[in-house]
Amino acid sequence: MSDVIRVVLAEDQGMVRGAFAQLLDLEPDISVVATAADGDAALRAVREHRPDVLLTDIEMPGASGLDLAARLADEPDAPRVVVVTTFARSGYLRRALDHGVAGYVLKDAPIDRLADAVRRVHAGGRVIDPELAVAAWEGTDPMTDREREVLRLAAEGLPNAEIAARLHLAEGTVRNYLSTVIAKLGVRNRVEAARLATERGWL
Amino acid sequence: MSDVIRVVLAEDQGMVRGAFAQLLDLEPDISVVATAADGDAALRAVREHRPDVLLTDIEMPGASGLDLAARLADEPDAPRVVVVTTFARSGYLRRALDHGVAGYVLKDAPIDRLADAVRRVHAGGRVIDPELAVAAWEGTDPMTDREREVLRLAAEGLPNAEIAARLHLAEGTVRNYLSTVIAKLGVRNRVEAARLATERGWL
DNA sequence: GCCCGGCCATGACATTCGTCAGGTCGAGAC
DNA sequence: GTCTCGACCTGACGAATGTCATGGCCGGGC
Repeated sequence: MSDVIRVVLAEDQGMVRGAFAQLLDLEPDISVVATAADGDAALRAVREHRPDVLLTDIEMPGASGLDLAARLADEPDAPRVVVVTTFARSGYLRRALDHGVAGYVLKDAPIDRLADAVRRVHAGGRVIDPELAVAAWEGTDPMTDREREVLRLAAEGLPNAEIAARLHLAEGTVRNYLSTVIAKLGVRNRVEAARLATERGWL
Repeated sequence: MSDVIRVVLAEDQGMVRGAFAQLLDLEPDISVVATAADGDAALRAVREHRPDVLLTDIEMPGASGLDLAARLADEPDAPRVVVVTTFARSGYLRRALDHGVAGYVLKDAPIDRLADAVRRVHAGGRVIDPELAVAAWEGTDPMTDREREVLRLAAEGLPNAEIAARLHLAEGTVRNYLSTVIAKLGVRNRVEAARLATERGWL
C-alpha cells in the first residue's frame, strides 16, 4: 500500500465536484484518481481504479450514494465509503450504517472535515458528523413496506384511484394505508405525511 | 478602483462556501473579503465591506439571494450581483433579472465558470448560464398573488379551513382559488399543483 | 357614461379522501 | 394444536376537497 490515499469522488453538481476535487488534490497525501457525476459512473470508476476511499453524495441521478454503498458492501477489496450530503436525515444515516459506510459528513461542516474524514477512514476509523447524533433520535421509520410504497406515490400527487391501480389494490385499501400512515406520523393529511417522511429520509 | 476584484460570498453550506472561497482566493485578480452563511449576514457584510461583486446562493436561511438582490437594487454604490444556484428554475431567473442581477450561474456548470462570471460581471457584462435559455421557455407563472399565497399554504399541508382562517377568507373561497390554480396548471389536485409550481420556482 | 376583463370573493353541489370496524393469512410462543 | 400478533386487505360512512355558477369591485378602452 502506497502512502498516498487514492480517492474517487462522486457528486452530481459540477461546481461542487470540481471544487472538492481541486482542494483534496492540494493535500499532499491525497490524490483524486477519478470523479463521477452520477452513481453508475461512480461504480465504473471504482471498478476501474480500485481506490482506497470512495467519497460520495447521496442524492444523485442514477444510483444514489446509498445504492452504491449497498452494492460495494459485499465486494472483495471494496473501498471504504464516506458519504457527504446536505441533509441531516436520520433515515439516511441509518441506511448508510446498515450498508457498512465508514464515514458520514454533512456539507454544512467546515471544509477541513473533508480531507480529515478521508484520512481517518483510510486509517481504519469511523467518522460520523456530530450533528447527526441529534438527528438520529428523531426516531425510526414506523411504516411498513406497503405503507411506504403508497405514501411515495401519494407524495407525487397521484389520486387514490390511480395508486390503487398501480399497486393492484382496492381504492379503500389505499385510503386505509394512508390513514394508518397519517396516524403513525401524527399528522393531519397526506401532504403533511409526505413532508415529514421526506424530511426524515424515510422515502 | 484597485485592480483586484473584491468579492463577498453568500452560501449556506459550509463546505461549499469554504471550497468556493479558497478557490476564488487562489486567483490572483480576485479577493474574497468576506463570506456569509445566510442572507442577513450577507447584507451586513456588503454594507461593511462594499465589495465589487456579491456572489450569492438563492436558497438560504433568512433572506434569500433574490431578496438580497431586491434590497440592494436601489442602493447607491451597490455591488454587482451574481447568483449561483442549484436549480434551473425559470421563475428564479425571471425574478433575478427583474431585480437587476448581472449574472446567473448554475452549480452544475464546471468550476471555472465561477471566477469567469465574477470577472465578466465586474467588467460590466452580463452572464446567464446557457442551460437557462431552455428553462426560460417553461412559460411564465400564470397565478395571481392571492392564488400563489393559497397554494403556498396548501403545499405545507394545511387544510382548507386553516388556510381560510390565516388569510381571513371563507373556506369556499380557498377551495375556489385552489380549483383555479389546478385548472391553470393543468394538474389533478393540490399536491401536483404544489410540485409543479415548486419545480418551476413559482413559490 | 358604459362596457369589458381581470381579480377577488362566496355558497351549493359532486367527488375524493380519511376513519372505522371489521376479515384473512402466516410466523412465532406456548 | 391453538393462541396471539402483526402485516395485509376490504367496504361503508362522514369529512375534506374540487367544481361550478354567480356577484362585487376596479381600471382601461371607447
